[in-house]
Amino acid sequence: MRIGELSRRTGVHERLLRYYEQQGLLYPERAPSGYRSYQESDVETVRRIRRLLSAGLNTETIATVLPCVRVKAGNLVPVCPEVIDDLRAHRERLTQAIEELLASRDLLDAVLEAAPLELTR
Amino acid sequence: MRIGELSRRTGVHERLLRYYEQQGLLYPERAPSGYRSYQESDVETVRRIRRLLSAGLNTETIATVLPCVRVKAGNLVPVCPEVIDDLRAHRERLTQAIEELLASRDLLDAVLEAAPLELTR
DNA sequence: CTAAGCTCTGACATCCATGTCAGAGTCAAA
DNA sequence: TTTGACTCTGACATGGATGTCAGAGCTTAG
Repeated sequence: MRIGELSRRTGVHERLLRYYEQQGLLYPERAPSGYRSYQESDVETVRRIRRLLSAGLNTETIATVLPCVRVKAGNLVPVCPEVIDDLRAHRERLTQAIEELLASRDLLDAVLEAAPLELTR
Repeated sequence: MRIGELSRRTGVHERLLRYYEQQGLLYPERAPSGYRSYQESDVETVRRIRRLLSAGLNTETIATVLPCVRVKAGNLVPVCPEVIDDLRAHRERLTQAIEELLASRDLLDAVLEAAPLELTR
């Protein structure tokens, strides 16, 4: 498919699809005209990219990480240990943030529970 | 304490402490001289801010989320209906942030699971 | 009191992810 | 074949987090 359709199907600005390619996250084929030609699977890849970005990873890290995901797709891709370590570190940070927010929410719940009943609705 | 000490104790650039204040994440008192005067508790607050930032939250989101954390400080929360509503709204924001981070972590887990076994340690 | 070291504000700079636009070429339906 | 929609590249702009610097005003040890 061409870039317009991929953009429509993912909700991601064409400009960004080109940018992701430039950053090594996507590598569509090219028609003789020069038009980019994307695989069906790129739809899912783009969504993954977006999720990883919103998780706080940068494009460079994502570039090293996407091939791992592709392992699942059946291709063999060697991944160096330090990347794995990076990912684990990032996972750790996410976990900390999650726990922090969970604790905050529990506290909030306690306060809300302590609120006079007549205010609860 | 003044900004230099807070910076030293948290490892966060003074420039950023001023920026966080500007974004409504910190609001130190001011000495007559105009110098910022931070609470002891701000050390922990700054660390929290950094953790949340590295988890991919932006300062605006953090600003909506930090007040919940501040309940923890043991302050009495005046319980009028609008406060209750505020708290519920805060809880909602917390829940959203938590869910986003959980989704991010799940994705990361999927990537890590796909990593070659020999690299798992 | 003075010098050294802090702090203040405000401006400018940088990096990354995005947005937007212009000018030129391509595709496809009428 | 023409026209409108699509795509290409490249450049410039923006927004958020961060770094850096200048000039001026505090603070405090000596």
